[in-house]
Amino acid sequence: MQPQRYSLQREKIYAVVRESVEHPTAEMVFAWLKPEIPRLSLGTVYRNLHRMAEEGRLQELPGPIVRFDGDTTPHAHFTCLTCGRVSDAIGSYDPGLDAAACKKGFRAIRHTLMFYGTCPQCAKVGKKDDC
Amino acid sequence: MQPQRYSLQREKIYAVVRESVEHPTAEMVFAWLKPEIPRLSLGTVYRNLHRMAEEGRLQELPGPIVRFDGDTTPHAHFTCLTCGRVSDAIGSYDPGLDAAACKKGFRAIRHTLMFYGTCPQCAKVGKKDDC
DNA sequence: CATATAACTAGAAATCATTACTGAATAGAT
DNA sequence: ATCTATTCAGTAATGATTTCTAGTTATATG
Repeated sequence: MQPQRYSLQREKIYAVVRESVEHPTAEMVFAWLKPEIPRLSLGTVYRNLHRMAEEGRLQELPGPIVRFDGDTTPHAHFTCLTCGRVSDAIGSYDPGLDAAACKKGFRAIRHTLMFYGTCPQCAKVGKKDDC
Repeated sequence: MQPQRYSLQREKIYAVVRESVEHPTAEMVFAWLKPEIPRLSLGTVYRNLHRMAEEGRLQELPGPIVRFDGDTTPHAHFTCLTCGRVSDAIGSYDPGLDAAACKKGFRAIRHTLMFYGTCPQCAKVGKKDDC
């Protein structure tokens, strides 16, 4: 890993992801910080998010659009098929699963568990597709 | 769902995914079928794969590049971090998890479980990054 | 403090997977 | 055989992400 220098952008990006509960995308982080740092560039957001994920400072959630989680402890996630929001899933994550998946020469070191369904907000509004 | 007409392309695409164990991407399916159907178009592959996934005839594996699985029974998958191959993961899939994740208003209807690590082929070659 | 230098940035262009569009081809009904 | 809606090939458009380049800036050192 490269030597590291302080960067205001990086720390602001980290803070935003860390404090958010929304598992934001790079675009979301950019939109939130742009007013505060008007010269901020989207490329900078992508670069730093990805870098902090590599360093283990953030968690990267795979998907068609990558999302980031400031909580790096392994846990399950929930994607609402109606509104697209990503939340933490309660319980349901078994850290022992990696060991269980090590069979026939496979060596699992981590896993992602993503549930799909309806979030509380969307369940309330019933058939409506807004939230 | 729309009325359905027979299409040679669709059936060939289905057969290729069904018979393959590689959880192919759209590009892979296209490359395999192109010699056999020279006029085949990549858009056709995407359209039919996605359509069959909606119909429940194929399973779509989320990720930065979408992969397809001819086995529609719920099961876990394994991504090799070295070679990128996607395989079926043995055991480790608990269908009861969806019910367990239904808490605080969340309604889970399905989930994906993806392990990451080293596949048997890559484990053998040790440090080499080819397979 | 001054300055050197490697790390960092903004902005824009390039890339890659995927989707949308358009006119031609074709399955299947009459 | 003819008609018509579905499907197709080919191409252009899109959207997320990466890369590139020249300019900034943190920080080590004199």
